[in-house]
Amino acid sequence: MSEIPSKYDPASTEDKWYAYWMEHKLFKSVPDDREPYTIVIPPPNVTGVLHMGHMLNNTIQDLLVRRARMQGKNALWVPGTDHASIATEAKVVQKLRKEGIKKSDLTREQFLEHAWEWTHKHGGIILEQLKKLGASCDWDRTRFTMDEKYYDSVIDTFIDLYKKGKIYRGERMINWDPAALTALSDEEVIYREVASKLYHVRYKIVGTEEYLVIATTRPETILGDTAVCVNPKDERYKHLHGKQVIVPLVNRQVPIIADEYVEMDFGTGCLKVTPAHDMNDYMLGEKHNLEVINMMNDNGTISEAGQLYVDMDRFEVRKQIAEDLQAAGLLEKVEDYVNKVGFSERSDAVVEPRLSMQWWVSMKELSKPALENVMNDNIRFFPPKFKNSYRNWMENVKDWCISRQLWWGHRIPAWFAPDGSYEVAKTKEDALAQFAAKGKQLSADEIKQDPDVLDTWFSSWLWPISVFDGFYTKDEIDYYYPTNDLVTAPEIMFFWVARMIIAGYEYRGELPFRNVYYTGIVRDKQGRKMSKSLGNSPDPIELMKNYGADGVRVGMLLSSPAGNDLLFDESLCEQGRNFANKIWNAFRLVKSWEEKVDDKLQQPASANVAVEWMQSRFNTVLAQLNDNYDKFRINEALMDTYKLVWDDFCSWYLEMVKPAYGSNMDAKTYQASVEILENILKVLHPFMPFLTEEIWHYIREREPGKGSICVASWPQVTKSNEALENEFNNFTEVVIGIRNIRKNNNIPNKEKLELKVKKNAEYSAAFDAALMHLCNITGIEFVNDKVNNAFSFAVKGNEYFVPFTGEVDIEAEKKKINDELEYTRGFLKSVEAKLNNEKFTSKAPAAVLEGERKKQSDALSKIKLLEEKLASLS
RNA sequence: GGGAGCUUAGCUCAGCUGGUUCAGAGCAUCUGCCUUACAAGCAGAGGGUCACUGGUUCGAAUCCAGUAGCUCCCACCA
Repeated sequence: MSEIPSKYDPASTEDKWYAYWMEHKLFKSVPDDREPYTIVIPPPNVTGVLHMGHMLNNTIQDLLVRRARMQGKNALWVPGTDHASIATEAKVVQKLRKEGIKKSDLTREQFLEHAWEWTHKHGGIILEQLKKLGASCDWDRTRFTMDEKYYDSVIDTFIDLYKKGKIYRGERMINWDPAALTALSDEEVIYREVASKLYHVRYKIVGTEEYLVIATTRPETILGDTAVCVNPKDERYKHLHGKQVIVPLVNRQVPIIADEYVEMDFGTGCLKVTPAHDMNDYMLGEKHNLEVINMMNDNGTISEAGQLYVDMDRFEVRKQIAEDLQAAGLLEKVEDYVNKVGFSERSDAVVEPRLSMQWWVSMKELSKPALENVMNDNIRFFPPKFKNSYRNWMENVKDWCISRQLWWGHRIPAWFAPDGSYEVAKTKEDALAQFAAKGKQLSADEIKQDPDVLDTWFSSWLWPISVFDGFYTKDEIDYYYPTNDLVTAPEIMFFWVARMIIAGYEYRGELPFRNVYYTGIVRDKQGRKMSKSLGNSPDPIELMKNYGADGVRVGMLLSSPAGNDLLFDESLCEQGRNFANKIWNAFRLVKSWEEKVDDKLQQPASANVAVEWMQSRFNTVLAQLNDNYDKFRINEALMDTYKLVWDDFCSWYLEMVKPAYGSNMDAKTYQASVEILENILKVLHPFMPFLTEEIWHYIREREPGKGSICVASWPQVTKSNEALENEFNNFTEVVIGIRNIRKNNNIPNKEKLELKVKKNAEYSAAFDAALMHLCNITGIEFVNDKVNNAFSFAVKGNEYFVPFTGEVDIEAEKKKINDELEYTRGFLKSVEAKLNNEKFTSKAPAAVLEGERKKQSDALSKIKLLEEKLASLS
């Protein structure tokens, strides 16, 4: 005993056991005849570092997969990382810039070399960090979205969709990131409210001295104006239809057009139309056949076409143009104004709507099965409320812009001939052959591959399929696919979840996973999102150092119901750590009995009933636990386990079977205690893998590898003894009654007490021995009459008396009884009111009526008891 | 503007098909305890008009309507 420290030390156990698990390949999975259970990790950015979101997400995955493994399934958790094209490229560009190298100074090949170097240097750190957390992934299967095989599968998919006519090239308005110099998908744009200004600018009407005043937040786009638009119903401007105005500063004549799109009551009711730089203006331009002037370069500076301010940055121009308009007397006023501006999710640059030629996936048809199978619960969402926004999105799904003007990623397999025609093909040779088949004899030098790469999500949407490509056996995917559960954040429901489902149906003809568990966002105590800039995100590695991985795991799960945000607070980890310590000490106690076992000792009655009760209780909780798991109510499953251990096992069971100081332990109770502890460790294991493995080996000799708790079998639910559990509940009430008497009257625990019981109702003696053991009672005597000069209380109609010892405050006792009496009388009154209500008695179901009658009779007899008790005191 | 959701103890949240788990849990708080596994602990206690207003019902935290406040998603007004 003395050699086991009283505090659990995670530092000395965690690395040891992780190494042990690896050494014995406990997380490795190959197809066999067991039922598979598969999770694919949401691949973190290859150069990312672990943050609290990952912690939560991966803890949940680990616990699901560990439980499945213990349930005897062939459990596989596939790890891997994502190349995260734009994010990684941005980091590499940044790093090069620090070294004085500009991306434009490098060839594509040179840049990619840097990018790979970066990837190899920083990549995989996050996976090592996941091991600290205890993640039970099959690391032999670690995949990267730019692995050769994976790369191939992405390109094949592109070609296939192209051949099916689902991918096309088209010039459209897209969101342009002027910092990263690439197109973005709609989902990569984050709209934020910004304090800006509304400039009221005068446009001179041709042939008059009148001005039309137009309000705009972006005066720099005046350079690209090709019309002014008013609402056709707007009386103020009806006379101007068909006239022309002069665009300020550039002095271009443009028409005044009328379109219902314009809101009459916003600003001045006049809208300037810049088709090249605004989504809606573009639509107006198409509708009204307007000229398109592309007045901005890809980096956000003004282009030659803008005529003025060429090569100046757009935001500088905004200031400058305001001054120049002012000087020219064309600026009527400037108002403060709050509007929403789109920012690039990756570079945080203000996104510029821009007309450009991109590759698109046509989504309407593809997404049909994906919508249907979520709505009919073939794929279940937890919590289900997310089905709504999913449907909303899927029903209004737009075509997906998949090309990015970047180098890091899967390069688009399209080859261009000098005349601008192109072929989609995997290799240059194939492309040349395809051109030749169309009568174009071209040399290898003449055709050029599209320089663009694919959107990262165009590779991640294949994740549940492509991770199985080329591992071990060819047809592995038939075994592991569809996977079981996906654990991810609701933020990427459209980016990723929806598209995986689409790809699943398109390429496997079936769902990619059966359940999607959406975790919440980890926020700080004040509810703010954790972010680097706020500095409110704790370092997970540091946390695990301080509280142990198990402590942090428990801390995270304690308050994170599915889909609800988690307000993270370090004190949660403290609670987790304390829990670990509690388990540790329970183990120490049981362990200490090992050397006290005496074969000749009879099992005491108190221990006998305790064992029986604990076994039943364990079963009851296990059934609950399983149910909560099945419903993905993870935090409730944890709370079930927490209370099972802390309250049932530690506070009641161990106290009941604990031998008196200096006494020995009977073998039967000891054996039972070890078995119960082992079962408890098993249900704890998914939450606290390290601690449980440590104790598991401490408590009993185990076969190396196979003896690990990782592969121990999950306990089976057997029948509970409901009657005994009910009797136990009465017993605890009696115990608390006696403890209260001790506490209120300062009777030390060491002082032995007598207990007298007057049976008025059904009485079970099952726990009598345990009662004596727990409350330090010399004996229980059954009496027929009230006991005078005694403390008393009643449980389920039976009266318990503890004769006075020493001085007693009779008045205080009387007051207590009076209070209770008063309350009970009030309660009786309300019950009787109900029963005297003819409407109630005639309409309420029989069972409810009966319940009320029982309440009535119970209350009556309780009042009688209390009255007698009061009398006995005076 | 469209959609979804939330409001229950100081905090974070359970509370399924209205009624014996109906007002709960954990944490925090308070009061005793260094009691021979654990002070990272033990024992006990207090704490809520279930956002508000109406309705349905014998009966409402639970169903309905309205009001207020909050959150998220989508679209987006220059």
